[in-house]
Amino acid sequence: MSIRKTGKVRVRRAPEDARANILAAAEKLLVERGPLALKLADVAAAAGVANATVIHHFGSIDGLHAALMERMVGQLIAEVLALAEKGGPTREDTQEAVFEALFEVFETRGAARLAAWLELTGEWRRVTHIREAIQSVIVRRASFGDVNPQQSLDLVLISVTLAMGAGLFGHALAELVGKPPGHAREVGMEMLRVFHAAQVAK
Amino acid sequence: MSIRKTGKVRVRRAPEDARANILAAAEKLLVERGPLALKLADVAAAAGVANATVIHHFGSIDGLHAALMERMVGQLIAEVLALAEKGGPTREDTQEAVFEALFEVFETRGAARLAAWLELTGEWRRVTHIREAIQSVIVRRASFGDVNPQQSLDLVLISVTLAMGAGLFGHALAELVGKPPGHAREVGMEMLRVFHAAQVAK
DNA sequence: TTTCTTATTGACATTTTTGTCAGTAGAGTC
DNA sequence: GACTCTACTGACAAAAATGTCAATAAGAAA
Repeated sequence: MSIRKTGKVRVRRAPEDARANILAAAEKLLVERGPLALKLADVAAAAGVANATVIHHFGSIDGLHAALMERMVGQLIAEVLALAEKGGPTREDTQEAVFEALFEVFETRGAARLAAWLELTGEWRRVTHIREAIQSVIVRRASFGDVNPQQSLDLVLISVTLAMGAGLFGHALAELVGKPPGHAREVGMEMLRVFHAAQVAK
Repeated sequence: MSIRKTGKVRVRRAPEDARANILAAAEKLLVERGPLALKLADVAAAAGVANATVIHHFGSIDGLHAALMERMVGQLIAEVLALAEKGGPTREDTQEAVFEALFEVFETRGAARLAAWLELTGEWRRVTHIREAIQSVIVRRASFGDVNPQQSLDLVLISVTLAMGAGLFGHALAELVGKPPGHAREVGMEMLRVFHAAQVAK
């Protein structure tokens, strides 16, 4: 009777699958425990592989960070676009869907935490193609037809700012003033509606 | 002719001064280079003391973090209150001053970065007395007389959320859409005014 | 001046985190 | 089955960061 460690033998994945597996684990860690939990050993353990495997696929811990950002930003953009598409038939519905999508992505998913991490570490400025992607999506796609271009840009700018703020601090602040977790989001969307209407009226 | 290293001999400060000196250096690092730059050696170097000195005064790097939070939160609260006091004679002026104060503190000073760091690391939840301090200030002081208590609370909540979002991401986002750095702040304050007015009207 | 307290420090020890490497083992191809 | 390619791994090395300690010295008190 041969003695053999319980559990898996050794999983061998296609390179892309291996990378995806590790990145998924890393993303989960980032969202749940914050950027400081992104240690090589932690990520490897979460992904169920050895430390060396992570290095093998990403070269270094920084390489992993970069790949993770790219992945998350890509998902973020895709998600905003997808949710925004789902807007109803009228213009109001569509715009409502855009607001909804922003909060959904930044608050429910970990996008706000990712963005905060990028901002705090300054890695943000280095990844120019990420900026370009965001730029093209935000500026070109999310425009509002019923206000002038200038107002539209302002509206986009402030929507994203607010959604990010709410995504990052909304829950904590709501709890602080004794409100349910989603309250900041509700008030935020209401304020955006009011502001939008005011701009249309002008 | 005795050989002697150039520069200072050995500075001996009163304990509070020593702590204040180190904390000031740490705060500068945090604001300028982000939380990841808060290494023991970096802080010590920035403060012009030995690593061991930092440990001596704060016990550990975590102790330093905690003390730094306390300091910055204290400053933050004091600053908001001071700026809010400076409001002009009319009620509109005062409320304007509150908005202004929020953006000033969160955007110009590093408060938003501190808050983001706290949120990301989760240290936030541990420091209950900080939460209480914020709570008492935010909830009790910053109330708006011309709307009902419920609306007032919402207004406070959303103001802080927006100010934090703008403080953390405002510059980057503004640059992304080709606007001057202070643009997010301006639009944000405008939106708050509009929203406030809408609530008053209701 | 002498004494005493303790802030300060360099040198060192410990811990944590990252990275290297030679060898192992899946999975396809011959 | 033998061969090849390379994803994968454990063990180890290197680097980075934190923390310890005995000795030093600034400044107040005696």
